[in-house]
Amino acid sequence: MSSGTEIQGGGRALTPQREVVLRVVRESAEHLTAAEIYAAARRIRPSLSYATVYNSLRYLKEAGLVREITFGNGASRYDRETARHDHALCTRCGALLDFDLAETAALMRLAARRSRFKPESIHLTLMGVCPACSAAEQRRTRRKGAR
Amino acid sequence: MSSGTEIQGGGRALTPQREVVLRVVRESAEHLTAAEIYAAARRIRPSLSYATVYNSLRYLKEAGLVREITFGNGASRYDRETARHDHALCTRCGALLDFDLAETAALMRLAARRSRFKPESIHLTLMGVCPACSAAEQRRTRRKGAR
DNA sequence: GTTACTGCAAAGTCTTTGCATGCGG
DNA sequence: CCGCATGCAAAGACTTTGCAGTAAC
Repeated sequence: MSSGTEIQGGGRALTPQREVVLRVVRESAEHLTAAEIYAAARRIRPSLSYATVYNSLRYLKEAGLVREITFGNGASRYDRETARHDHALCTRCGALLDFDLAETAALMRLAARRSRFKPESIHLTLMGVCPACSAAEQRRTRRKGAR
Repeated sequence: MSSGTEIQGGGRALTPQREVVLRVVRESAEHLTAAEIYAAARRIRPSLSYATVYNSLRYLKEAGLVREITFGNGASRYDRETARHDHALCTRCGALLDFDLAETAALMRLAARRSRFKPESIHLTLMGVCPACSAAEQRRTRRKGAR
């Protein structure tokens, strides 16, 4: 092998457009939505179309270079981290945090046995209140409590 | 308390429409989509509108009488089982199975500590191949293998 | 020359919303 | 009467697709 970001198959692999999309996802610490990726990518390559962003994301996803995360019915977000990991989602502000529990991976076998499914992957999501929102709420409560 | 399915608040609680929607969700062993619920509910009450189905589902969800499940960017499905439980989703046919691992609940505390989120709920989903699809694939492979 | 990606616009899927109507308290 | 839910249609958010043009192999 050669570059580490090479894919085979009939296609043209990493076209300039796909590289821009990949770069945007990789250079962001956040988990961007397609719309955000589109905006950022257009700053680099103004001719880029929405369709190409979606096509590129689908391609990159299938090539294992990015990961798609979906919650609720909102927009998908895209994650540069493709290794298995868990997520915490703030029910107040929507903040999304990556973390990893070794125990989750262990649960996959248990879950497979219980469900009789042939396991492929396992996803754990904690819904809760992030530290920032938690602090903000305590401040509010304290103020209210003083009335 | 009285009937067990009573909610307070300004509103009119369980209107006939909401009861039909609830009944459809409760009487199905499957995890129906809004469209399926709409179709089934209309058979009982033909005047029901799509908007009312969605409004009712939102209401029932907030009242804790049904649970919404979302995967990917497809349609939400609705679950009569509101207690915490895990899901297995077939990547071939989309079949959705409920099961419950006590270990998942235990993971919530670990996840909360790691993420520093105030925990509210935890969701575990196993992606894999359901028994039916698994069997179908083995049949196909065996045939192919014999060529 | 064939294959496949791009870019545009249009269509598609799922969900929510504005508004007039009408029932229930 | 007033408030809220209903029902209709229209709009909204997000994603996919059809098609012509073009670049890669």
